[in-house]
Amino acid sequence: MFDMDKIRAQWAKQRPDIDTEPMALIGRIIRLSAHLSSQMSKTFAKHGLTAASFDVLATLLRSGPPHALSPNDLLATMMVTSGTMTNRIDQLVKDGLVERVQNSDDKRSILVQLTQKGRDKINAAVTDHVATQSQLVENISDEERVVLNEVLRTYLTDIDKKRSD
Amino acid sequence: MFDMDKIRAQWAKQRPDIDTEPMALIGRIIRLSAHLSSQMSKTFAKHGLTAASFDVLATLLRSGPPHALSPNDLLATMMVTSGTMTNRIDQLVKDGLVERVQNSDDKRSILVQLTQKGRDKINAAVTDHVATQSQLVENISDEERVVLNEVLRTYLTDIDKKRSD
DNA sequence: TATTTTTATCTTGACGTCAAGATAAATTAT
DNA sequence: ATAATTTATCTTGACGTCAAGATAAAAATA
Repeated sequence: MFDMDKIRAQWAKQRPDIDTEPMALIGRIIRLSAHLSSQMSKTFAKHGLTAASFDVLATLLRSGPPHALSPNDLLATMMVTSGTMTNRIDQLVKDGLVERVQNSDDKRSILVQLTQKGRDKINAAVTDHVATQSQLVENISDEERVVLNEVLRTYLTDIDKKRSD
Repeated sequence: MFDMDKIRAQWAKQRPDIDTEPMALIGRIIRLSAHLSSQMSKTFAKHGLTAASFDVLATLLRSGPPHALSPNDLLATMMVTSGTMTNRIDQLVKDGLVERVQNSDDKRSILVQLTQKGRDKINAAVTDHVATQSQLVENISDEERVVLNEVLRTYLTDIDKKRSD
């Protein structure tokens, strides 16, 4: 169980000098994020996917035909390292969902392209995924969503301005 | 770069059938969570700690004297598996920050107790950590914080009611 | 008391991630 | 043109996590 109010009460006793209000806000955001990720993973698993593999396939799908991007493009939009990207692609190739094709324009580079099997799978998974996401936010009122979205968008825009993660 | 509006525009073209409003909200929460975790990790690293080791030490500290809890207590409050907890404790023992002590009441069980070195380290780290957290939320107005906290608290309470993660 | 079930911890093997570095190709500067 | 630098991808080794299962002790049941 996650009880932020109890955690704050404990800190108040052991370290009365610290202000735990920021901790409460941040703790709840991280906890919520973990919950959402965990729930969404169940949908991915139904399709034999992980969050990692879903992300790659979905990025390729939404990039539009010919559903092919370089590893560098992919890791830039997903903010993972090149090693992580190589692993993800290896896994997807093994499963026959993408293939590495030559890029004749730049021989350093390759393109990762959805196979027909990969395209069918990600199309079906995305349909399920957005349904799951709808359920996950259905208890948040329209008003709350507007506020939440606005706060988050502003915050994230500020982050990007300051560069670096 | 993380640009949810661009992502939504791509989906609108490739999959006009799906409603990406929930995706935008959830995506931003997860992105924000990752950012906060990443920033806080920098503070932990200054003290030679990871988020994982900080969590264990902080839980022991805020539990109050004698700063000793069983692995089972620890993994319950942190929602990790027993294997993860064993690893975390092993690492902290190696660093001399906690020690495993016998529990004569129940020989199946042990207690994980802060050493003096561990207590000093986590007290210093917590001081730094709350300062970092303050900075991370300083751009959110008081009003926004109130709304945010209320939405999050309600949401998380609902989750707990429904049991399971 | 003896047996079964539950509880607490640790072990093992797999996975996803990262940082640092290797390799090869393209670009820039000399 | 040649050399130096940058760029793109992959490799390696370490870490943290989990699921499943092993072990040992305690609690419940017969």
